Amino acid sequence: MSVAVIKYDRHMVRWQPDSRGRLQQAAIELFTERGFEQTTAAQIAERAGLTERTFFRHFADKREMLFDGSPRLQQHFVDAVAAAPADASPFEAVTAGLDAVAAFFVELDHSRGRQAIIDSDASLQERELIKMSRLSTAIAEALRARGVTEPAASVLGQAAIAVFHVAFGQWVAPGNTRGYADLMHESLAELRTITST
Amino acid sequence: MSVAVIKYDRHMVRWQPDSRGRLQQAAIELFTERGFEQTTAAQIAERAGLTERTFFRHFADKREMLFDGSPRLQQHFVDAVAAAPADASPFEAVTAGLDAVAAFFVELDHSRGRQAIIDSDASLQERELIKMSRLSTAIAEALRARGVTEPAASVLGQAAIAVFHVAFGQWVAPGNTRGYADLMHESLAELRTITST
DNA sequence: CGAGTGATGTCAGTTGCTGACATGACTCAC
DNA sequence: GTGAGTCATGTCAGCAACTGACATCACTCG
Repeated sequence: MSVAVIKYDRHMVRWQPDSRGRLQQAAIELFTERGFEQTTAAQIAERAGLTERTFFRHFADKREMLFDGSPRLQQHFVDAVAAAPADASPFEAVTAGLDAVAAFFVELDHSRGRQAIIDSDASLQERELIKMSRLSTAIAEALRARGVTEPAASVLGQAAIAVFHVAFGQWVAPGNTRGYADLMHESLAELRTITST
Repeated sequence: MSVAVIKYDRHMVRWQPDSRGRLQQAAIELFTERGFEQTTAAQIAERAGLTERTFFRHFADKREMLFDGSPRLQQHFVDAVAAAPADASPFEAVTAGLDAVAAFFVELDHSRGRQAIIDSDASLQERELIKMSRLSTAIAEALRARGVTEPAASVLGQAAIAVFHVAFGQWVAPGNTRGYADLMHESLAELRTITST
């Protein structure tokens, strides 16, 4: 009786590739199936063929899985603010940032699924808010680098994410057919109008 | 040898009064002494002469202790927005709210101590942000009640808390000598100026 | 070929938080 | 007054989110 031998495609690989991606995939599935609170880190790890301990080596905490794109988005925004023409006003620079970020919002279904999960759990909303807050801080810093002084830089940074947040919320709302850029410019115009009276 | 008798003032009381207040007091002390993360719910309860379980009956979680005043602040703000003259612009109504809230910010030392604790811990900052977010939602609702439409109401609500947050941060900053109302009006003016270019 | 290296596993422990049940002074209707 | 609640608290058991310490072992590189 011979010993059973498991054959792999061509090479025996120690670990399946992309643990991080597998964990995220498993998490999205489980969060959608049974809810964020109701799924355990161990369950996610198990579905990804890993251990709970490994889960926490890839993600600082359970919430953090859903905010992977955050640093890239922030970088994009800040770069656009910095890249605005030297003679552009602070408001125009920030508008450029808000426009640049439109590239991230095309796959509506994916964004909707993610947002539905976040909207279902208060602790995820907290996490989302702190990401927004960091973004606003980064924008303010980019503005200061353009010579904008305080408190204008901070206020404008926060106003920018307010516009972003409102527009994103509308974009993702059920039944919406308009694009992010469209909605964003509308909110921006509203801000401009309403603060001048 | 007689049995020791503990004498109370006049009446034997089953429980010391104001458990909630005692817990808050103990918490502030401990957070300041050893840091938020480093103090345990059980330690707070013990200093207050209570049990950990009782702690969690008074506060939904450890973070929540520091945000007791939040509902009152929000109510004050919203009431002021609602009470603004019918012919006041949305911007003026929100300004009234920002002014009304000045009454909460007089004891600088207390606010500074509290803010130092919050600034030392990311999860507390998350909690602070969600309180701000709820406030902005409430403001937007008050504006809608005045006939302001979306997305203007939401954007203005968030812009208002941006101004509030920046001004509060400056007020509490070390070395500051100016009053909240003063700083807040400055930020408000900056917002107005900068969004009009 | 031998010494790392790095992603993973194993295990034990702490802390935040929850549900179920017990206790006993206080209150109020009768 | 007394008996039936009520209400703030205590006790206990347990789960899930993390964390630190140490082991493993394919792979890499000199």
